[in-house]
Amino acid sequence: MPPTTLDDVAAAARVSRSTASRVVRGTGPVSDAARRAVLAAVEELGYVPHPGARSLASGRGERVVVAVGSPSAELLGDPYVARVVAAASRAADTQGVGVALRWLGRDPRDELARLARDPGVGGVLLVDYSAEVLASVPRELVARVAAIGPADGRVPSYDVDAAAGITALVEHVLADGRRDVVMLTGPGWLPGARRAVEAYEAVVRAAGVPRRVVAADLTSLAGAQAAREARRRWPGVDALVAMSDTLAVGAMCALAEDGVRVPDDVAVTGFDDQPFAEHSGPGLTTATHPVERIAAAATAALLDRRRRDDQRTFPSVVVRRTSA
Amino acid sequence: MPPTTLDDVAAAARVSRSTASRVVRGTGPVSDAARRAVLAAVEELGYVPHPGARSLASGRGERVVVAVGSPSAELLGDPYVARVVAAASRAADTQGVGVALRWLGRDPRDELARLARDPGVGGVLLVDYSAEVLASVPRELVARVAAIGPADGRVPSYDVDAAAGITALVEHVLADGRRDVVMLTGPGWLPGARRAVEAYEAVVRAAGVPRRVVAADLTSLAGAQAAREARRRWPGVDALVAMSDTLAVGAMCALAEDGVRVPDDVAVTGFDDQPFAEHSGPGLTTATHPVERIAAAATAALLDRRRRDDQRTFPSVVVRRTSA
DNA sequence: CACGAGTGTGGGAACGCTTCCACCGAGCCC
DNA sequence: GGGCTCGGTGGAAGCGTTCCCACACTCGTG
Repeated sequence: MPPTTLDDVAAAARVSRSTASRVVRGTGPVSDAARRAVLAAVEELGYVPHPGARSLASGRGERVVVAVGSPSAELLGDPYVARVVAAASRAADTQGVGVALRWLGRDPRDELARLARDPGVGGVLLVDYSAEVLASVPRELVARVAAIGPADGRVPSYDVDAAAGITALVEHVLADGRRDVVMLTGPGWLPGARRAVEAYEAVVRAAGVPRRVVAADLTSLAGAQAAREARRRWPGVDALVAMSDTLAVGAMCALAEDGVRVPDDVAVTGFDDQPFAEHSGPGLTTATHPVERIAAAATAALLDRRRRDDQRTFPSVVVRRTSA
Repeated sequence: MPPTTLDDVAAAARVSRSTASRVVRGTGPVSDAARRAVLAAVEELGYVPHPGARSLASGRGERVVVAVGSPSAELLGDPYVARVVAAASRAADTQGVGVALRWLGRDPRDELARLARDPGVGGVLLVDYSAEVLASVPRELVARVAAIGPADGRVPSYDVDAAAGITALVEHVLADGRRDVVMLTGPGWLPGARRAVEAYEAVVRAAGVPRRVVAADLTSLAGAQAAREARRRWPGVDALVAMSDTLAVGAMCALAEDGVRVPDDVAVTGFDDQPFAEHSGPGLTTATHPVERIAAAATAALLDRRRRDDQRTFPSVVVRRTSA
């Protein structure tokens, strides 16, 4: 059985192809009755627009670009980014659309402008970006962009409720009797890093324990170094709250090297609930980050401009293992 | 200036569109003169076929699927896979083609059959597969598949010369005076793992030192466990040759935890020359793995069926740092 | 020297969609 | 009430390919 075309839909809804097209794209004036009829037909026939035909007729493309906005290309290989790519790819697949993975490079403004001009780009998923990157999204591109992470209101944002996760984690170690809690955060350019710190600060302030923060790149190596720095600066530290599992695993490795027991001497928590968190030396206590759901929602919104919410937050829950 | 179309090419080459199409696709009978003229015109005008039009007319799609064939989905987040995706994406980009990332799942035969049927896939890049996966590529799909790694002759293979790299690495540690060299290899299902062991075996046999092999999954955690197992079984071990940087980094972490000095007590080498190898505690001595070039070549061959070599091997050279 | 069997070539109809244009009625103003 | 505009609609022309078919040729063959 050949796949359903727009003509099939139009026929089923008893309207012209033009009207059906207008409804599907969500543009132009259409009466309510017609819209309902077409939508019903789409649903019933399981119509999916042919991306090739679409791009041919419109001159525009459909590809979803996962754009990594970090200053270095290293994060291209990050498991977090890989999860985003995999989820975006799966979501795009249902529409017959492909994905591209791109690093915005040293000059994000330039690359974004190029993306805006490229007619082959149907949507851009922004990952690991700085506030500057966010601000330099060209106006023409805003309608085709979704940020995976916190945004500024101009660009639609799909994000985990990291504040809730971090808060719960910090409260968890405090409840455990820890009093010298160091936050291992990400690099300064990452909005998510600042936000994690804020959540942390609110909790420690309320609890009346000191505020201690170390920033590090989002690699396990940097996590190891950060853990050492933390212990050097505050020898009494009894808990490490990291903003990512990668950081936390690196920290645990360094602690082990230095003969510090986890969680007996120092509790460690991560964030993201990556697959490897479960299998790390002492199972890593962390908070979930439904990357797949987030990326899938963002991709779906990008591909179907009819319904795009400008902001969505996804819950994060604590996963308790043995490291804290 | 509007992009060049096949008609432009045909006009420039003074042939019909049909003939130009035949040349570009590399099918059907065409005279040498016509072929040369068309190819010249393509070159001069910088013609790139419109993927949308192509997929519309042919009913087939163009997407390149990066298919991960590992028994667990974990390797989807592997930096190695990420590099493949990034390179494939870049290569596909030049043709206006998108990429999809897919795990073949618990039942690869099934998923491969689905890919073969899916008219939307233009090519499949196989990564991290077992011999069984390779064998279960349906005949119809073989023409659209390229394996990144060793293959069986049925499926075209684009691979690093791992034997040369491993050999050079083992010889390097032997030249350094090490006599108790343990190979940390990958899981048994991975053809590359067997091949690495064979290269290792040839060298140790020739050198008259004992053969010692530990297999592990390709994660840093598994690397750590493997290193511990190696030291338990052979307390005199003075060198660890790992088949991947990830494994090696994990091993170094475990050694440090256990108070073993690298490279003084035990030399460690990796394979892949991942970005993080340079920055690991003691800089990791490793061998290059030009993943980007390999993936790019494979993708290009997939997208342009005119010139597809059935087998290509890329050189690997030792990068000497401090760990060995 | 007519005959099929190749080879090389061009014409033209799809492919499924977007988009421009023309149309029709209903409401509004002067 | 004749002109508007304006929401709503359908018709039809492409978009750049592929692919099928028909048409020339040029051979070897009977």
